[in-house]
Amino acid sequence: MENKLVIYNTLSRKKEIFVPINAPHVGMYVCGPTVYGDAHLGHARPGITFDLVFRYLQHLDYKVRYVRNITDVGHLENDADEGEDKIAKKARLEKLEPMEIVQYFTDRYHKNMDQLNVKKPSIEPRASGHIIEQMEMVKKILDNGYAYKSHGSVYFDVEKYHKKTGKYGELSGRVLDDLKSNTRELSGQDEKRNPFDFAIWKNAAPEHIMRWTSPWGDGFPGWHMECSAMSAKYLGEKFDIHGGGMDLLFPHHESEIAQSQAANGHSPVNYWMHNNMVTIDGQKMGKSLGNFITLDEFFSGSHEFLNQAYTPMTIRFFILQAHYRSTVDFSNEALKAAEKGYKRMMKAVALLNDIKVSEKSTVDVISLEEKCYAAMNDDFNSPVLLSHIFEAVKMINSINDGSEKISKQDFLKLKTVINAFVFEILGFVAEQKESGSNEKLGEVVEKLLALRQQAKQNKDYKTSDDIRDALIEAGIKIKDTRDGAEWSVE
RNA sequence: GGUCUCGUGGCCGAGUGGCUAGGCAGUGGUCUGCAAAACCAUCCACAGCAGUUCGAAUCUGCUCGAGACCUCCA
Repeated sequence: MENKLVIYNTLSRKKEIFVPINAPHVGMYVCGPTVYGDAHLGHARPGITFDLVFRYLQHLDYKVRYVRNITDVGHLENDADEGEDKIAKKARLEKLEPMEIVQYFTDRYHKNMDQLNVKKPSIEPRASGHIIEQMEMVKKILDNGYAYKSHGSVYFDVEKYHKKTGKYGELSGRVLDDLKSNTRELSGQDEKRNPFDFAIWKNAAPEHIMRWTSPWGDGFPGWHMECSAMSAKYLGEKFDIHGGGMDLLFPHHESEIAQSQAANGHSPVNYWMHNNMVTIDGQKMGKSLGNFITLDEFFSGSHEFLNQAYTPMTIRFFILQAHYRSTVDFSNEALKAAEKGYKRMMKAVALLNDIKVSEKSTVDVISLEEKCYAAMNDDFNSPVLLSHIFEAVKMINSINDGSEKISKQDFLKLKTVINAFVFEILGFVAEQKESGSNEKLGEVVEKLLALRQQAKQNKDYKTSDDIRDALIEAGIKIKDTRDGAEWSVE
Protein backbone atom coordinates (compact mmCIF):
# COMPACT_ATOMS: atom_id res chain seq x y z
CA MET A 1 0.00 0.00 0.00
CA GLU A 2 1.42 3.29 -1.06
CA ASN A 3 1.72 5.61 1.86
CA LYS A 4 0.22 9.04 1.29
CA LEU A 5 -0.47 9.96 4.88
CA VAL A 6 -1.21 13.63 5.30
CA ILE A 7 -1.02 15.36 8.69
CA TYR A 8 -2.32 18.78 9.64
CA ASN A 9 0.69 20.62 11.04
CA THR A 10 -0.16 23.35 13.51
CA LEU A 11 3.18 24.95 12.70
CA SER A 12 2.26 25.63 9.07
CA ARG A 13 -1.53 25.52 9.57
CA LYS A 14 -1.67 23.24 6.57
CA LYS A 15 -1.95 19.58 5.79
CA GLU A 16 1.45 18.18 4.90
CA ILE A 17 2.58 14.83 3.53
CA PHE A 18 4.13 12.88 6.37
CA VAL A 19 7.81 12.16 5.83
CA PRO A 20 9.64 10.72 8.84
CA ILE A 21 13.20 11.79 9.54
CA ASN A 22 14.48 8.21 9.71
CA ALA A 23 11.90 5.93 8.13
CA PRO A 24 10.76 3.39 9.06
CA HIS A 25 11.35 4.84 12.52
CA VAL A 26 8.99 7.48 13.87
CA GLY A 27 9.40 9.44 17.08
CA MET A 28 6.27 10.80 18.73
CA TYR A 29 5.95 12.74 21.96
CA VAL A 30 2.62 13.61 23.58
CA CYS A 31 2.05 15.71 26.69
CA GLY A 32 0.57 13.42 29.31
CA PRO A 33 -1.45 14.20 32.41
CA THR A 34 -0.51 16.07 35.55
CA VAL A 35 -1.31 13.47 38.15
CA TYR A 36 -3.02 15.37 40.91
CA GLY A 37 -6.59 14.29 40.21
CA ASP A 38 -8.76 11.75 38.44
CA ALA A 39 -8.80 11.67 34.67
CA HIS A 40 -11.89 13.22 33.11
CA LEU A 41 -13.43 13.19 29.65
CA GLY A 42 -10.95 15.83 28.58
CA HIS A 43 -8.07 13.47 29.26
CA ALA A 44 -9.71 10.78 27.19
CA ARG A 45 -9.49 12.98 24.10
CA PRO A 46 -5.71 13.18 23.62
CA GLY A 47 -5.35 9.65 24.99
CA ILE A 48 -7.61 8.28 22.29
CA THR A 49 -6.55 10.72 19.56
CA PHE A 50 -2.87 9.88 19.77
CA ASP A 51 -3.67 6.24 20.36
CA LEU A 52 -5.31 6.35 16.93
CA VAL A 53 -2.21 8.01 15.47
CA PHE A 54 0.05 5.48 17.20
CA ARG A 55 -2.03 2.55 16.00
CA TYR A 56 -2.30 3.77 12.44
CA LEU A 57 1.41 4.52 12.10
CA GLN A 58 2.12 1.03 13.39
CA HIS A 59 -0.39 -0.39 10.96
CA LEU A 60 1.55 1.33 8.18
CA ASP A 61 4.57 -0.63 9.41
CA TYR A 62 6.37 2.30 10.98
CA LYS A 63 8.49 1.49 14.00
CA VAL A 64 7.07 4.03 16.38
CA ARG A 65 8.60 5.11 19.64
CA TYR A 66 5.74 6.80 21.45
CA VAL A 67 6.70 8.82 24.52
CA ARG A 68 4.00 10.17 26.80
CA ASN A 69 5.11 11.78 30.01
CA ILE A 70 3.70 11.85 33.50
CA THR A 71 3.94 15.32 34.99
CA ASP A 72 4.63 14.91 38.68
CA VAL A 73 6.54 18.11 39.42
CA GLY A 74 6.40 21.68 38.30
CA HIS A 75 3.27 23.36 36.99
CA LEU A 76 3.00 26.29 39.28
CA GLU A 77 -0.32 27.44 40.49
CA ASN A 78 -1.32 31.03 40.41
CA ASP A 79 -4.03 31.15 42.97
CA ALA A 80 -3.66 32.05 46.63
CA ASP A 81 -0.83 29.60 47.13
CA GLU A 82 1.41 31.19 44.65
CA GLY A 83 4.56 29.50 43.63
CA GLU A 84 3.44 26.28 45.16
CA ASP A 85 3.59 23.07 43.29
CA LYS A 86 0.21 21.45 42.62
CA ILE A 87 1.43 18.07 43.68
CA ALA A 88 3.03 19.45 46.81
CA LYS A 89 -0.07 21.39 47.76
CA LYS A 90 -2.33 18.40 47.55
CA ALA A 91 0.19 16.39 49.52
CA ARG A 92 0.28 18.84 52.38
CA LEU A 93 -3.49 19.07 52.51
CA GLU A 94 -3.92 15.37 52.85
CA LYS A 95 -0.71 14.77 54.80
CA LEU A 96 0.64 12.33 52.28
CA GLU A 97 3.97 12.05 50.58
CA PRO A 98 3.94 13.77 47.18
CA MET A 99 5.02 10.55 45.53
CA GLU A 100 2.14 8.75 47.21
CA ILE A 101 -0.30 11.07 45.47
CA VAL A 102 1.57 10.70 42.22
CA GLN A 103 1.46 6.91 42.44
CA TYR A 104 -2.22 6.86 43.31
CA PHE A 105 -3.40 9.03 40.44
CA THR A 106 -0.94 7.52 37.98
CA ASP A 107 -2.37 4.09 38.70
CA ARG A 108 -5.89 5.38 38.29
CA TYR A 109 -4.98 7.10 35.04
CA HIS A 110 -3.50 3.85 33.75
CA LYS A 111 -6.61 1.96 34.73
CA ASN A 112 -8.83 4.42 32.83
CA MET A 113 -6.62 4.29 29.76
CA ASP A 114 -6.70 0.49 29.84
CA GLN A 115 -10.48 0.58 30.04
CA LEU A 116 -10.57 2.81 26.97
CA ASN A 117 -8.22 0.33 25.27
CA VAL A 118 -5.59 3.01 24.84
CA LYS A 119 -2.29 1.29 24.11
CA LYS A 120 0.56 1.91 26.48
CA PRO A 121 3.20 4.27 25.12
CA SER A 122 6.68 2.90 24.44
CA ILE A 123 8.13 5.02 27.23
CA GLU A 124 6.26 6.87 29.97
CA PRO A 125 8.86 9.03 31.67
CA ARG A 126 8.23 10.99 34.85
CA ALA A 127 9.38 14.55 35.19
CA SER A 128 10.69 13.84 38.69
CA GLY A 129 12.95 11.17 37.29
CA HIS A 130 14.59 13.55 34.84
CA ILE A 131 15.68 16.47 36.98
CA ILE A 132 19.31 16.02 35.94
CA GLU A 133 18.46 16.15 32.25
CA GLN A 134 16.39 19.25 32.85
CA MET A 135 19.17 20.94 34.77
CA GLU A 136 21.60 20.15 31.96
CA MET A 137 19.29 21.79 29.49
CA VAL A 138 18.92 24.86 31.68
CA LYS A 139 22.69 25.07 31.83
CA LYS A 140 22.94 24.82 28.04
CA ILE A 141 20.45 27.62 27.58
CA LEU A 142 22.32 29.76 30.10
CA ASP A 143 25.63 29.04 28.36
CA ASN A 144 24.14 30.02 25.04
CA GLY A 145 23.06 33.31 26.56
CA TYR A 146 19.31 32.90 26.24
CA ALA A 147 18.57 32.91 29.95
CA TYR A 148 19.52 34.87 33.04
CA LYS A 149 19.70 34.17 36.76
CA SER A 150 17.60 36.11 39.21
CA HIS A 151 16.87 35.51 42.90
CA GLY A 152 17.76 31.83 42.71
CA SER A 153 15.65 31.28 39.63
CA VAL A 154 16.60 31.10 35.96
CA TYR A 155 14.44 32.86 33.40
CA PHE A 156 14.26 32.46 29.66
CA ASP A 157 15.06 35.71 27.86
CA VAL A 158 12.22 35.81 25.34
CA GLU A 159 13.13 39.17 23.86
CA LYS A 160 16.71 38.20 23.16
CA TYR A 161 15.63 34.88 21.73
CA HIS A 162 13.17 36.56 19.42
CA LYS A 163 15.67 39.17 18.30
CA LYS A 164 18.17 36.50 17.29
CA THR A 165 15.84 33.95 15.76
CA GLY A 166 12.61 35.78 14.98
CA LYS A 167 10.88 32.57 15.94
CA TYR A 168 8.96 33.39 19.08
CA GLY A 169 5.30 32.93 18.25
CA GLU A 170 5.87 30.77 15.18
CA LEU A 171 3.63 28.06 16.58
CA SER A 172 0.96 30.00 18.42
CA GLY A 173 0.89 33.07 16.19
CA ARG A 174 1.59 35.31 19.18
CA VAL A 175 3.20 38.64 18.46
CA LEU A 176 5.71 39.69 21.07
CA ASP A 177 4.66 43.34 21.01
CA ASP A 178 1.08 42.33 21.82
CA LEU A 179 2.28 40.21 24.70
CA LYS A 180 4.14 43.14 26.13
CA SER A 181 0.96 45.05 26.70
CA ASN A 182 -1.26 42.12 27.52
CA THR A 183 0.54 39.92 29.98
CA ARG A 184 -1.23 39.67 33.26
CA GLU A 185 0.29 41.02 36.44
CA LEU A 186 1.80 38.21 38.47
CA SER A 187 3.86 38.32 41.56
CA GLY A 188 7.54 37.69 41.09
CA GLN A 189 7.41 39.78 37.95
CA ASP A 190 10.02 42.10 39.38
CA GLU A 191 12.51 39.26 39.21
CA LYS A 192 12.13 39.17 35.44
CA ARG A 193 13.42 41.48 32.77
CA ASN A 194 10.15 41.18 30.92
CA PRO A 195 6.77 39.94 32.08
CA PHE A 196 6.59 37.36 29.27
CA ASP A 197 9.88 35.72 30.30
CA PHE A 198 9.24 32.30 31.77
CA ALA A 199 11.06 30.34 34.46
CA ILE A 200 13.19 27.41 33.36
CA TRP A 201 14.39 26.87 36.91
CA LYS A 202 12.40 28.08 39.87
CA ASN A 203 13.69 28.88 43.31
CA ALA A 204 11.83 26.91 45.99
CA ALA A 205 10.47 28.57 49.08
CA PRO A 206 11.56 26.84 52.31
CA GLU A 207 8.17 25.15 52.79
CA HIS A 208 8.19 23.74 49.30
CA ILE A 209 8.42 19.98 49.58
CA MET A 210 9.53 18.99 46.09
CA ARG A 211 12.97 20.50 45.64
CA TRP A 212 16.33 19.66 44.21
CA THR A 213 19.78 21.13 44.67
CA SER A 214 21.11 22.91 41.62
CA PRO A 215 23.92 25.29 40.71
CA TRP A 216 21.36 28.08 41.03
CA GLY A 217 20.05 27.10 44.45
CA ASP A 218 17.42 24.73 45.77
CA GLY A 219 14.44 24.60 43.49
CA PHE A 220 12.63 22.76 40.76
CA PRO A 221 12.51 22.91 36.98
CA GLY A 222 10.24 25.38 35.21
CA TRP A 223 6.89 24.56 33.69
CA HIS A 224 8.00 23.65 30.21
CA MET A 225 11.40 22.06 30.79
CA GLU A 226 10.32 18.48 31.31
CA CYS A 227 8.85 17.97 27.85
CA SER A 228 11.86 19.54 26.15
CA ALA A 229 14.37 17.53 28.16
CA MET A 230 12.59 14.18 28.04
CA SER A 231 11.65 14.34 24.38
CA ALA A 232 15.28 15.12 23.51
CA LYS A 233 16.52 12.31 25.71
CA TYR A 234 14.32 9.61 24.22
CA LEU A 235 13.62 10.85 20.70
CA GLY A 236 16.59 13.04 19.90
CA GLU A 237 17.00 16.77 19.49
CA LYS A 238 14.81 16.62 16.43
CA PHE A 239 11.91 14.23 16.09
CA ASP A 240 8.80 13.70 13.99
CA ILE A 241 5.55 14.32 15.86
CA HIS A 242 4.68 16.26 18.97
CA GLY A 243 1.09 16.12 20.16
CA GLY A 244 -1.07 17.53 22.89
CA GLY A 245 -4.24 19.44 23.63
CA MET A 246 -4.88 22.76 21.91
CA ASP A 247 -4.83 24.48 25.27
CA LEU A 248 -1.15 23.63 25.55
CA LEU A 249 -0.27 25.44 22.36
CA PHE A 250 0.56 28.58 24.25
CA PRO A 251 2.57 29.04 26.28
CA HIS A 252 3.64 25.42 26.79
CA HIS A 253 4.52 24.28 23.28
CA GLU A 254 5.72 27.69 22.16
CA SER A 255 8.13 27.64 25.10
CA GLU A 256 9.26 24.13 24.29
CA ILE A 257 10.29 25.27 20.84
CA ALA A 258 12.09 28.28 22.28
CA GLN A 259 13.95 26.17 24.84
CA SER A 260 15.08 23.56 22.37
CA GLN A 261 16.06 26.16 19.82
CA ALA A 262 18.02 28.04 22.44
CA ALA A 263 19.73 24.92 23.74
CA ASN A 264 20.37 23.04 20.52
CA GLY A 265 20.26 25.67 17.84
CA HIS A 266 17.39 24.17 15.89
CA SER A 267 13.69 23.56 16.15
CA PRO A 268 12.78 20.26 17.87
CA VAL A 269 9.73 19.00 16.01
CA ASN A 270 8.62 18.57 12.40
CA TYR A 271 4.89 17.97 12.89
CA TRP A 272 2.88 19.56 15.68
CA MET A 273 -0.53 18.00 16.23
CA HIS A 274 -3.21 19.37 18.52
CA ASN A 275 -6.45 17.78 19.56
CA ASN A 276 -9.42 20.04 20.24
CA MET A 277 -11.38 20.27 23.46
CA VAL A 278 -14.38 18.44 24.83
CA THR A 279 -17.14 20.86 25.69
CA ILE A 280 -20.13 20.61 27.98
CA ASP A 281 -23.00 23.00 27.30
CA GLY A 282 -20.72 24.61 24.74
CA GLN A 283 -18.02 25.34 27.30
CA LYS A 284 -14.67 23.69 27.69
CA MET A 285 -14.73 20.84 30.15
CA GLY A 286 -11.89 21.47 32.50
CA LYS A 287 -10.47 21.31 35.93
CA SER A 288 -10.35 25.05 36.36
CA LEU A 289 -13.99 25.47 35.37
CA GLY A 290 -15.17 22.74 37.70
CA ASN A 291 -17.52 21.35 35.05
CA PHE A 292 -15.68 18.15 34.33
CA ILE A 293 -16.96 14.60 34.68
CA THR A 294 -14.38 11.97 35.53
CA LEU A 295 -14.05 8.82 33.47
CA ASP A 296 -14.96 6.68 36.46
CA GLU A 297 -18.15 8.68 36.80
CA PHE A 298 -18.95 8.03 33.14
CA PHE A 299 -18.35 4.32 33.56
CA SER A 300 -20.53 4.13 36.67
CA GLY A 301 -23.09 6.81 35.81
CA SER A 302 -22.53 8.48 39.15
CA HIS A 303 -22.70 12.15 38.24
CA GLU A 304 -25.73 14.39 38.33
CA PHE A 305 -25.23 15.30 34.67
CA LEU A 306 -25.47 11.68 33.56
CA ASN A 307 -28.74 9.88 32.85
CA GLN A 308 -26.99 6.52 32.85
CA ALA A 309 -23.62 4.79 32.86
CA TYR A 310 -21.67 4.66 29.61
CA THR A 311 -19.18 1.95 28.75
CA PRO A 312 -15.58 2.82 27.90
CA MET A 313 -16.16 1.71 24.32
CA THR A 314 -19.12 4.08 24.04
CA ILE A 315 -16.85 6.92 25.14
CA ARG A 316 -14.20 5.81 22.66
CA PHE A 317 -16.75 5.64 19.83
CA PHE A 318 -18.18 9.01 20.82
CA ILE A 319 -14.76 10.66 20.66
CA LEU A 320 -13.73 8.91 17.45
CA GLN A 321 -16.99 9.95 15.79
CA ALA A 322 -15.69 13.51 15.73
CA HIS A 323 -12.51 14.60 14.01
CA TYR A 324 -9.73 15.25 16.51
CA ARG A 325 -9.36 18.89 15.47
CA SER A 326 -13.04 19.70 16.09
CA THR A 327 -14.55 20.35 19.46
CA VAL A 328 -16.87 17.62 20.59
CA ASP A 329 -19.87 18.57 22.67
CA PHE A 330 -20.93 16.26 25.44
CA SER A 331 -24.60 15.51 26.06
CA ASN A 332 -26.55 12.50 27.24
CA GLU A 333 -28.38 12.47 23.93
CA ALA A 334 -25.17 12.36 21.92
CA LEU A 335 -23.68 9.64 24.10
CA LYS A 336 -26.84 7.59 23.93
CA ALA A 337 -26.69 7.84 20.15
CA ALA A 338 -23.05 6.78 20.21
CA GLU A 339 -23.91 3.81 22.39
CA LYS A 340 -26.58 2.58 20.00
CA GLY A 341 -24.44 3.11 16.94
CA TYR A 342 -21.53 1.31 18.53
CA LYS A 343 -23.67 -1.68 19.44
CA ARG A 344 -25.11 -1.90 15.95
CA MET A 345 -21.64 -1.78 14.44
CA MET A 346 -20.26 -4.46 16.74
CA LYS A 347 -23.28 -6.69 16.20
CA ALA A 348 -22.66 -6.69 12.46
CA VAL A 349 -18.95 -7.26 12.99
CA ALA A 350 -19.76 -10.30 15.11
CA LEU A 351 -22.20 -11.49 12.46
CA LEU A 352 -19.39 -11.56 9.94
CA ASN A 353 -18.10 -14.79 11.47
CA ASP A 354 -21.09 -16.86 10.41
CA ILE A 355 -21.84 -15.41 7.04
CA LYS A 356 -22.36 -17.63 4.01
CA VAL A 357 -20.08 -17.28 1.01
CA SER A 358 -21.27 -17.57 -2.57
CA GLU A 359 -19.78 -18.16 -5.98
CA LYS A 360 -19.68 -14.50 -6.89
CA SER A 361 -19.82 -11.16 -5.11
CA THR A 362 -22.39 -8.43 -5.55
CA VAL A 363 -20.49 -6.20 -3.16
CA ASP A 364 -17.32 -4.18 -3.68
CA VAL A 365 -14.89 -4.89 -0.87
CA ILE A 366 -11.83 -3.52 -2.66
CA SER A 367 -13.20 -0.01 -2.98
CA LEU A 368 -14.37 -0.18 0.62
CA GLU A 369 -10.83 -0.87 1.71
CA GLU A 370 -9.49 1.94 -0.45
CA LYS A 371 -11.96 4.38 1.06
CA CYS A 372 -10.96 3.34 4.57
CA TYR A 373 -7.30 4.00 3.86
CA ALA A 374 -8.14 7.28 2.16
CA ALA A 375 -10.01 8.44 5.25
CA MET A 376 -7.17 7.61 7.61
CA ASN A 377 -4.54 9.03 5.29
CA ASP A 378 -6.42 12.31 5.29
CA ASP A 379 -5.22 13.52 8.68
CA PHE A 380 -6.65 10.57 10.60
CA ASN A 381 -10.25 11.24 9.66
CA SER A 382 -11.94 8.78 11.98
CA PRO A 383 -15.53 10.03 11.44
CA VAL A 384 -15.26 9.43 7.71
CA LEU A 385 -13.66 6.07 8.38
CA LEU A 386 -16.58 5.18 10.63
CA SER A 387 -19.04 6.14 7.91
CA HIS A 388 -17.30 3.60 5.66
CA ILE A 389 -17.39 1.03 8.42
CA PHE A 390 -21.15 1.53 8.54
CA GLU A 391 -21.23 0.81 4.81
CA ALA A 392 -19.58 -2.46 5.71
CA VAL A 393 -22.20 -2.97 8.41
CA LYS A 394 -24.92 -2.60 5.82
CA MET A 395 -22.99 -4.90 3.51
CA ILE A 396 -22.73 -7.62 6.16
CA ASN A 397 -26.40 -7.38 7.12
CA SER A 398 -27.49 -7.50 3.50
CA ILE A 399 -25.37 -10.57 2.82
CA ASN A 400 -26.78 -12.12 5.94
CA ASP A 401 -30.38 -11.67 4.84
CA GLY A 402 -29.57 -12.84 1.32
CA SER A 403 -30.07 -9.62 -0.62
CA GLU A 404 -26.34 -9.44 -1.42
CA LYS A 405 -23.73 -12.10 -2.07
CA ILE A 406 -20.04 -12.37 -1.31
CA SER A 407 -17.35 -14.64 -2.73
CA LYS A 408 -14.91 -16.55 -0.58
CA GLN A 409 -12.08 -14.28 -1.67
CA ASP A 410 -14.01 -11.09 -0.91
CA PHE A 411 -15.18 -12.54 2.37
CA LEU A 412 -11.60 -13.06 3.51
CA LYS A 413 -10.74 -9.59 2.34
CA LEU A 414 -13.68 -8.10 4.24
CA LYS A 415 -12.60 -9.89 7.38
CA THR A 416 -9.11 -8.47 6.99
CA VAL A 417 -10.46 -4.96 6.49
CA ILE A 418 -12.78 -5.15 9.48
CA ASN A 419 -10.09 -6.61 11.63
CA ALA A 420 -7.58 -3.96 10.65
CA PHE A 421 -9.81 -0.91 10.92
CA VAL A 422 -12.31 -1.74 13.64
CA PHE A 423 -10.02 -3.55 16.05
CA GLU A 424 -6.43 -2.76 15.21
CA ILE A 425 -6.72 0.91 14.19
CA LEU A 426 -9.88 2.27 15.81
CA GLY A 427 -9.08 0.10 18.80
CA PHE A 428 -12.56 -1.17 19.60
CA VAL A 429 -13.00 -4.33 21.62
CA ALA A 430 -15.99 -6.58 22.03
CA GLU A 431 -17.42 -5.92 25.47
CA GLN A 432 -18.39 -9.03 27.33
CA LYS A 433 -21.99 -9.34 28.34
CA GLU A 434 -23.17 -9.48 31.90
CA SER A 435 -25.64 -12.23 31.16
CA GLY A 436 -24.88 -15.68 32.44
CA SER A 437 -22.60 -14.31 35.10
CA ASN A 438 -24.77 -15.92 37.68
CA GLU A 439 -25.32 -19.59 36.92
CA LYS A 440 -28.27 -20.06 39.24
CA LEU A 441 -30.04 -17.08 37.72
CA GLY A 442 -29.33 -18.46 34.27
CA GLU A 443 -30.92 -21.76 35.13
CA VAL A 444 -34.06 -20.10 36.47
CA VAL A 445 -34.42 -17.83 33.47
CA GLU A 446 -33.91 -20.73 31.06
CA LYS A 447 -36.61 -22.69 32.88
CA LEU A 448 -39.06 -19.81 32.68
CA LEU A 449 -38.30 -19.28 29.02
CA ALA A 450 -38.93 -22.95 28.35
CA LEU A 451 -42.31 -22.64 30.07
CA ARG A 452 -43.06 -19.57 28.01
CA GLN A 453 -42.12 -21.40 24.83
CA GLN A 454 -44.48 -24.19 25.74
CA ALA A 455 -47.29 -21.76 26.44
CA LYS A 456 -46.69 -20.11 23.10
CA GLN A 457 -46.90 -23.42 21.32
CA ASN A 458 -50.24 -24.03 23.05
CA LYS A 459 -51.30 -20.57 21.92
CA ASP A 460 -51.68 -19.65 25.58
CA TYR A 461 -50.47 -16.12 24.97
CA LYS A 462 -51.77 -14.88 28.29
CA THR A 463 -49.28 -17.07 30.14
CA SER A 464 -46.40 -16.45 27.76
CA ASP A 465 -46.88 -12.70 27.99
CA ASP A 466 -47.16 -12.86 31.77
CA ILE A 467 -43.82 -14.64 31.96
CA ARG A 468 -42.25 -12.09 29.64
CA ASP A 469 -43.63 -9.15 31.62
CA ALA A 470 -42.45 -10.63 34.89
CA LEU A 471 -38.94 -11.14 33.54
CA ILE A 472 -38.80 -7.64 32.12
CA GLU A 473 -39.92 -6.28 35.45
CA ALA A 474 -37.05 -8.18 37.07
CA GLY A 475 -34.65 -6.53 34.69
CA ILE A 476 -34.24 -9.43 32.28
CA LYS A 477 -34.41 -8.40 28.64
CA ILE A 478 -36.05 -10.86 26.26
CA LYS A 479 -35.31 -11.07 22.58
CA ASP A 480 -37.28 -13.50 20.45
CA THR A 481 -35.38 -15.03 17.58
CA ARG A 482 -36.11 -17.78 15.10
CA ASP A 483 -34.40 -20.36 17.30
CA GLY A 484 -36.09 -19.40 20.55
CA ALA A 485 -35.62 -16.56 23.01
CA GLU A 486 -32.38 -14.90 24.03
CA TRP A 487 -32.03 -12.99 27.25
CA SER A 488 -29.73 -10.56 28.93
CA VAL A 489 -29.57 -8.69 32.21
CA GLU A 490 -30.15 -4.98 31.80
C1' G B 1 -8.78 44.45 24.71
C1' G B 2 -5.24 41.21 21.48
C1' U B 3 -4.67 36.48 18.63
C1' C B 4 -7.30 32.49 16.56
C1' U B 5 -11.25 28.99 15.49
C1' C B 6 -16.14 27.86 14.40
C1' G B 7 -21.63 28.50 13.07
C1' U B 8 -24.49 22.12 8.69
C1' G B 9 -31.25 18.91 9.09
C1' G B 10 -34.94 17.29 15.89
C1' C B 11 -29.77 15.86 18.23
C1' C B 12 -24.48 14.54 17.30
C1' G B 13 -21.15 15.04 13.44
C1' A B 14 -18.11 14.67 8.22
C1' G B 15 -17.24 16.86 3.61
C1' U B 16 -16.59 18.91 -1.38
C1' G B 17 -17.16 24.67 -6.12
C1' G B 18 -21.75 21.08 -9.57
C1' C B 19 -22.52 13.99 -8.50
C1' U B 20 -25.44 16.79 -2.16
C1' A B 21 -21.05 11.24 4.54
C1' G B 22 -22.41 8.55 8.74
C1' G B 23 -24.73 7.70 13.66
C1' C B 24 -29.19 8.60 16.82
C1' A B 25 -34.28 10.06 16.69
C1' G B 26 -38.78 10.31 13.29
C1' U B 27 -41.68 7.98 9.31
C1' G B 28 -42.84 3.61 6.13
C1' G B 29 -41.92 -1.58 5.51
C1' U B 30 -40.01 -6.89 6.59
C1' C B 31 -40.21 -10.33 10.58
C1' U B 32 -43.54 -11.68 14.86
C1' G B 33 -49.74 -14.47 17.83
C1' C B 34 -48.79 -9.46 19.87
C1' A B 35 -44.74 -6.64 21.57
C1' A B 36 -39.62 -5.82 21.95
C1' A B 37 -35.29 -6.52 19.23
C1' A B 38 -33.23 -6.87 14.53
C1' C B 39 -32.98 -5.73 9.39
C1' C B 40 -34.41 -2.77 4.89
C1' A B 41 -36.13 1.90 2.90
C1' U B 42 -36.90 7.09 3.61
C1' C B 43 -38.10 12.69 5.01
C1' C B 44 -35.58 16.92 7.06
C1' A B 45 -29.57 21.04 6.05
C1' C B 46 -25.73 23.93 5.30
C1' A B 47 -26.49 31.51 10.67
C1' G B 48 -27.92 36.25 7.82
C1' C B 49 -26.82 39.76 3.85
C1' A B 50 -24.06 41.09 -0.47
C1' G B 51 -20.40 39.69 -4.18
C1' U B 52 -17.23 36.27 -7.59
C1' U B 53 -18.99 32.15 -10.81
C1' C B 54 -22.58 28.97 -16.00
C1' G B 55 -23.21 27.03 -10.91
C1' A B 56 -21.68 27.97 -3.77
C1' A B 57 -23.47 25.15 1.90
C1' U B 58 -18.21 24.97 -0.13
C1' C B 59 -14.41 31.13 -2.53
C1' U B 60 -14.47 36.82 -0.97
C1' G B 61 -16.48 40.83 2.10
C1' C B 62 -19.65 42.46 5.88
C1' U B 63 -23.30 41.51 9.96
C1' C B 64 -24.90 38.56 13.93
C1' G B 65 -23.78 34.51 17.23
C1' A B 66 -20.61 30.85 19.84
C1' G B 67 -15.99 29.16 21.64
C1' A B 68 -10.55 28.74 22.61
C1' C B 69 -5.88 30.94 23.99
C1' C B 70 -3.51 35.31 26.21
C1' U B 71 -2.85 32.22 33.84
C1' C B 72 -2.17 25.79 35.67
C1' C B 73 -5.23 23.01 32.23
C1' A B 74 -5.93 17.50 27.61
